[in-house]
Amino acid sequence: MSDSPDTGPSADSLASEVQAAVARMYRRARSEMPDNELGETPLSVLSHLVKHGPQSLRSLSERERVTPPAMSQVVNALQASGLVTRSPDPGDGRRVLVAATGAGASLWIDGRRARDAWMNARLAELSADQRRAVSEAARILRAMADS
Amino acid sequence: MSDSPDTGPSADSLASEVQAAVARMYRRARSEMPDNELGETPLSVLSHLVKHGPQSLRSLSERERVTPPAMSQVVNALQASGLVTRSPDPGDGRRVLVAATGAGASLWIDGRRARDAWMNARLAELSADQRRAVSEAARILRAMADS
DNA sequence: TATTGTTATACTCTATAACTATA
DNA sequence: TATAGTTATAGAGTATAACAATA
Repeated sequence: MSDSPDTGPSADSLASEVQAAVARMYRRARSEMPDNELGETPLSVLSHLVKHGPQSLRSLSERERVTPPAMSQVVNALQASGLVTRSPDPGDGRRVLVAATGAGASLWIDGRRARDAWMNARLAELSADQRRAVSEAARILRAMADS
Repeated sequence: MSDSPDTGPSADSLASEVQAAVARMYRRARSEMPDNELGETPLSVLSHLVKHGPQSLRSLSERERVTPPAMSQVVNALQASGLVTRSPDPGDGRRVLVAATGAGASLWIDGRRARDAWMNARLAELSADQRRAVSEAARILRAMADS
C-alpha cells in the first residue's frame, strides 16, 4: 500500500513491515492457491517427508511449530487422502513414523508447480537485483523461523 | 537449504523458497505471539483502520483478501472487544463504516510492540547488508501481495 | 518418571449459499 | 438489477486438558 519509504525504515519499524509483508503474502498465496490444493501446513509436512524421509510425529510437530495433537490431526487428514502412512517405529514402541506415499510425492510435485505459478509470474517481473534481494531475504527469514 | 547461489537461483526454485519462508515465518511469528494477542487478520485490519481511518467492510475484505462474510465476522469480534465501531455511511445506506476506537488504537500500539519483540531481536543479529535485503524484500513482497 | 502419541473438546478464521436492504 | 452487508452453516487448523502406552 506504498507506506514504505525508500529511505529505509528503522529497525523497529522493519519488524512491523516484515510481519505485515509475511502475513499479507501468506494470505495472498492462499487466495491464489488452486481449490483442490492442500493447506500450508499439510503441504509443508508433505514436502518435508518427501525431501527428508520418514519422521516421527513429534519431530514434525516441533518442526512446524504446532502442538502434537494438531500435527496428529494434520497427519490424519493426509493419511485419509492416501498421501502418507503411519507405521510403528521398530526401535521405539512409543513412536510413530510418518512417511510420504508415492501418491503423496506425486501430489507434492504437481501441487507445487500449480502453487508456484502465481508467484513465479510475479517474480519474473522483478529486476535481477530485486530477485537477489528476495532470494537472500527468503534464506534469512527461513533461518530466523527455524532458529 | 542454501541452494541459492548469489548468481541468482532459477525463478522456479525461488518461488518455492519464498513460499516456504513465508509460511514458516508466519507460523513462527504466531507461535511467538503473546497469548492474549489478536490474530493476524484482526491485527492487520485494526492496523489499517488506525493508520488510514474508517473503511467500509467491503474495502476491508478486498484489502485483506478474505470474503465479506469472513470480514464481517472479524469485525464482529473486534467490535465485541470494543476495539472498533460500526456506523452507517451517511452517504450510502448500504455501507457500514468500520472505525478503530481509542482502545483499539492503544491495543494496536502496545500489541505491536509485544509482537515485534521477537523479530526485532532476530533482526538486530543481522548484518546491515542482511537487514537491507530483508527490508527491500519486505517492500517487494508487500507490493506483490497487494497487486 | 519421562516421553510419545491420541482422544475429546473448543476456539479462530475461512468459505459458500441464501437472505435483506439500499442504490 | 447490482451492490453492500448479514446470517446460517460447514470445514480446516489450532490449542489445552486428560488419557494410554512405552521407555
